[in-house]
Amino acid sequence: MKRILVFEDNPNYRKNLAELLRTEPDFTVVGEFSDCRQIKNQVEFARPDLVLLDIDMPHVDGLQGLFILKQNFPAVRAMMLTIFDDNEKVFNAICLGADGYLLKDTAPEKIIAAIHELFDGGAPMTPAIARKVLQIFPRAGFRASREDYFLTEKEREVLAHLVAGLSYKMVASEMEVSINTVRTHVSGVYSKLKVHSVSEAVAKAIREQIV
Amino acid sequence: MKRILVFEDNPNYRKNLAELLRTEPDFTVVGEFSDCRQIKNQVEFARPDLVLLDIDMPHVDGLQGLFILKQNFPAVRAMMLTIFDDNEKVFNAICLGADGYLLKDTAPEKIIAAIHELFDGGAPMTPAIARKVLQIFPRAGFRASREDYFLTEKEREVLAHLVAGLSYKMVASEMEVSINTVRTHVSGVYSKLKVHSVSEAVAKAIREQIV
DNA sequence: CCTTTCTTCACATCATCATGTGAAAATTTT
DNA sequence: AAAATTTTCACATGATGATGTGAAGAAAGG
Repeated sequence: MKRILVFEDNPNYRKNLAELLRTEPDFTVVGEFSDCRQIKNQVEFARPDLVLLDIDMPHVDGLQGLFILKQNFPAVRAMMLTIFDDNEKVFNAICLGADGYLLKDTAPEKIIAAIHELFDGGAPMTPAIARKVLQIFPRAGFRASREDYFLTEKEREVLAHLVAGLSYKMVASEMEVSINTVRTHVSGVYSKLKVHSVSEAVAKAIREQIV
Repeated sequence: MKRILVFEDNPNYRKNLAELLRTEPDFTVVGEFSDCRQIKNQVEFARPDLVLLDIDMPHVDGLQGLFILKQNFPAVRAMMLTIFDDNEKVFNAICLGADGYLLKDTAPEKIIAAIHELFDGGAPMTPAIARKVLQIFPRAGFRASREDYFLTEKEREVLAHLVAGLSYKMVASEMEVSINTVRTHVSGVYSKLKVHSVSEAVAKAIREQIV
């Protein structure tokens, strides 16, 4: 039984949507709201598996709601259901971790199918949205296939702390080991990444998303 | 009438695929090849609207082929049709500008439907692929509205050199100033970026694209 | 012209980092 | 059980970085 929470400001559309969802035997609508002002509390209370989000809503809109949701409940799925298909909105939604993106002109049966697909591990999107998503990438510039530097767990941990801006001393206290141990791990990182300073290691780690 | 070019090394699958495509009245298969070695010439000659690309092929594989294709004929659509669904391959294909990505276990009629969808402006993807595509984004981190730290020209230059991994001494010789001057600029950068080490400055510079 | 900001450089001192050697204990793999 | 790898720690030395003070010429803006 999948619990669904709906955020949509248009009362008619919201009502129709909730009714549609209720026709499915394995869906339960555990709440309907007209904006995201209380989304944190509402999700906490209703414990949904999926949140459907309109974007254009008063006070706190769907993108802000999505942000709050994913910050506090990253495991709860979120699907945007909106009239907006401009690059900006789509891009932001994807960056904020939306799990699906449908346009409101999608046929009711397709909406139901999309939700099922989402629960099956898919990421339902209107074809036009899918195209926009793909087109956002190449703009970011191609990146060579990511190399694996075979860092050990501790080496990766040390590197992560350095990336966060900590000094050896701070890393040592953070990891509860001696500073000499930190040195050893750093040496390992250096030889594997072929760098010779913290800043080079940090730069490489960030750019190649090693951490 | 849509012209389609096929790159696929398995002779049986290639044959079946070509036959499948020929069953559609508005598709024409204008060529079939078992690797991408001559893709530039072949596309130039055949003038396809769409290229179907397997990934695992000898000599020059589908990703390399995609690269060559999009470099030379950005308007020609490309759809990957492969058994690979790992993040690496998907990510690279998307970055190189693939317009669609299907797995080979897709049913024949779905393949046909996907191609039509692609010509209609969509971006057909297997649901699992769509999910991977969405998941690649948040890792890139949301770009907050870029702050302006009002670095001076020299400060920016020094920072750029530090990001490139140079030491103070090397920066000094590179910029042909004394090491003390470099120190001064670094101090300026630190107070403006509110950091206290090279590595923090480098991390911030890369992440917020200051350089 | 005067003021402000930027750029340049010096000196000093303490903290931190880079690099090498050596080695024991814990863990994983074979 | 033996071998390989990882994790832990120590010591030492030279290099580099962090921070502060002080100051003078150049460039930009009012």
